[in-house]
Amino acid sequence: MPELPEVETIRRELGPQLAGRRVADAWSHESDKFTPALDVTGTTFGEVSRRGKYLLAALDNETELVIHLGMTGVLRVIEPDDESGFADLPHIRARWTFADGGQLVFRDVRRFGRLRVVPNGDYSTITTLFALGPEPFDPAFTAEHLHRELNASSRRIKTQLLSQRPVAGVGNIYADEALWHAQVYPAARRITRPAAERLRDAIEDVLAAGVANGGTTLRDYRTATGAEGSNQHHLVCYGRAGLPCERCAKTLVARSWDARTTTFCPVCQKR
DNA sequence: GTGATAACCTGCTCGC
DNA sequence: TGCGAGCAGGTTATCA
Repeated sequence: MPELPEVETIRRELGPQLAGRRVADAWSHESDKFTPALDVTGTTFGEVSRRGKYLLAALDNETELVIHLGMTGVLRVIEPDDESGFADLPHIRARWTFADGGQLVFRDVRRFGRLRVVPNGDYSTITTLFALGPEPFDPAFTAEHLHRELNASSRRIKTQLLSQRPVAGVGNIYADEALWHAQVYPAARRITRPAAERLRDAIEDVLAAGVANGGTTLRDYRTATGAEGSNQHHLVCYGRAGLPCERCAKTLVARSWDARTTTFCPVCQKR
């Protein structure tokens, strides 16, 4: 389930592999989610950047290939001498064949990923990307901003974090982790200024650690070279329901709010 | 306009 | 052993 650290890790590996390569041919799964892959034919890849959980691959015809990996999306560059067998696995949703014989392959088991080709910098047709909050490492992501955004709505704090509007790139794993570190009750509908300050710092910290550790591999996620991340060994809250809290030793619990499972400490993260 | 919920999608786990 | 139900979760669409 790629969140910001996973997407950033893929971006760093993929960028140098794609830059300057011309797409001679393209194939896609029949779903509308993936057929925009065909529009890349005949173009040459430029720089690969990232916004939140979206990968943005510049093309030389003043358009961009926008890639969202969904929950199970994996991107891999396959060179002509590659013997990994990745390109022959089931659930391949798009394939771009380069003029030099290499390939960029997009595999997505659950088909929650999606592809779009848009004019450079024009994300008006991609609702979530268009309304995305600031990057967590951007100076615009301040405690004041987070405090104002979270209190502008009566929805639960965690639900708002997952909406991508207060800050870009946070998913279920890093939301649980940040809320635990900040000692904020996930289902709260208001937040105090001191708690917003703790939460802002925690979000930045857990995402930075995730990037430094190459992402969190729980099941499907792999980097662009096929490696696993190591951040799963540093999680203190997500997926640890029934285990003792590392701060107070009480048992972490899991609850479902807004159709999302949330793990938290009922003692450290009081209402 | 806002918030809640369902749907999409497939593999895995668990209980019978 | 095999089957079915439930669950996982990011985004979008729909409804209240």
